[in-house]
Amino acid sequence: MKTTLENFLEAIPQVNTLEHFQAATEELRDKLELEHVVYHWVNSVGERFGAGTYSSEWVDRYLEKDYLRMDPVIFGCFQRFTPVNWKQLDWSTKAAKAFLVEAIDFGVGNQGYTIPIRGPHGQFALFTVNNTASDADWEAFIDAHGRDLIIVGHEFNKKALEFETGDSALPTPSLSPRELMAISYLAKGFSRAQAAQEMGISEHTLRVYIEAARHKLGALNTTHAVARALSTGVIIV
Amino acid sequence: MKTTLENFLEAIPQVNTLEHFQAATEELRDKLELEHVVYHWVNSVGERFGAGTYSSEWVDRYLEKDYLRMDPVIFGCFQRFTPVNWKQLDWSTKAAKAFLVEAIDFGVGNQGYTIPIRGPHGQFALFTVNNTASDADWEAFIDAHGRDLIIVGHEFNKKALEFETGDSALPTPSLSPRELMAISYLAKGFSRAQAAQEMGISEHTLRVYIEAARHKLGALNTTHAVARALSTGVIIV
DNA sequence: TTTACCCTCCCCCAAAATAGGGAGGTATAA
DNA sequence: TTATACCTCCCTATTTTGGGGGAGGGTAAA
Repeated sequence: MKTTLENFLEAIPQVNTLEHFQAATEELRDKLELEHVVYHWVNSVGERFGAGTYSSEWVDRYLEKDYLRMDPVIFGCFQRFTPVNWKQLDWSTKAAKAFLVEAIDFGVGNQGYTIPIRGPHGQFALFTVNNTASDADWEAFIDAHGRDLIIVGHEFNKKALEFETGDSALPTPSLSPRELMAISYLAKGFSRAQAAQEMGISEHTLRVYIEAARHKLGALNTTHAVARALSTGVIIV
Repeated sequence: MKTTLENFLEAIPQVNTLEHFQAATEELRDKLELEHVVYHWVNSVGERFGAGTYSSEWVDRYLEKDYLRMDPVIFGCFQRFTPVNWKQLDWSTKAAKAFLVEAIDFGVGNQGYTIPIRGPHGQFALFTVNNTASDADWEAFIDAHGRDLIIVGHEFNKKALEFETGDSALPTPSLSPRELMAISYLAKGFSRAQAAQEMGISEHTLRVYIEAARHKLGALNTTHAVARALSTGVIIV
């Protein structure tokens, strides 16, 4: 006998095309008897990929209005690792309230559960299930399927990663140890002079590392270099 | 009848103390019949917390030598979201080879499986199971328990997060919309002048935002502010 | 052995960022 | 109503970075 999880996992696409992802979200939506299932990700260079059952009108509206920048789901999930029941999020701002009303107008259900997933190179993905339901019914649904959904979300993401790396494989720039140290110190707020002192070298030398790192990271300035190093994961904290 | 997963989850501590975490790793190790189970995390301000069954000699050695900065497991996991079988990692550098030999000397098994977990505020955690085994046996073990371990790792992390927020709750600084925009542009590599133009305001005004954001973020300079904003998740990409 | 990459040091000068200060208008919340 | 926080603009001076250039010695791989 198949478990519920195995049943869900059957929906994960076997072939890496956007169409298969789309079909998988639809299949999963039907299996779960929900209104919407959405998988969406953004990598560190801002490339996006998404598949889901939201109406194309809503997707267009969302992109057009750049709702990514104020959607409480995105924001809440970005600061969290645990799956989020939408009811837990902060909908108190005026913009958030208006956003929610508009979303429901476009056929998005009032209840949602989103699993944030983080990947290599600053990749950030969301796996969302959505429905119109009472709070109690939704609680019960999450209790029953929450853990399975985590696994399903991760399987989705694994597929998406294969897709990405096959397509536009981002080579992680390899910084030399001294370059890494230099960038790390700057990320901690040290000035060049302080970092140089900390590393026991002249500031001139340190500058050479910073510039080498900047070029390797394809960054426009030091701040950009640190930002890229952090979001691609080449430096820690 | 209890499922394997339920059996494992029984080991998750019900009370938030370091001792309970320690006990949980030991209980899990025994249930899984492994040599080691380790849970470890670092948050964005560098605070650490760990519980596990490694010998204290190895932990001391590891900290003393600052192996965190060259451990291929840490490095590999930091750039990945999927669980990692240690055999897949890059052990080719001289330092990595020496590290592995030393680890085994200190009683660490030759096989490992580590689940990277990312949380809010730049938190990064690792949940590791470790054993001495042949490649085939280890593969079989992972096939059997890999998914359960993901859930267990996440449950561990959930507990650790409760622990942290209860203890030294880091209030996420709340930046105003304009401050967020300003910091975001800088993170993208814009100069102050470019960012100001992009936002349609004077460079002077933009500077006020940057400085306000710097103060809120407790940052020493702009680069530090961007680094903190990224690692605490207040800005996206 | 040559090639390549890494580490270290130095010069000069223009451009950008930082550290203080102050001022006025608009919301929103206590 | 009175704070409080936000948005916008301006000043001066100092410090820090950025963009060029060049040079020597080390290690490691091809």
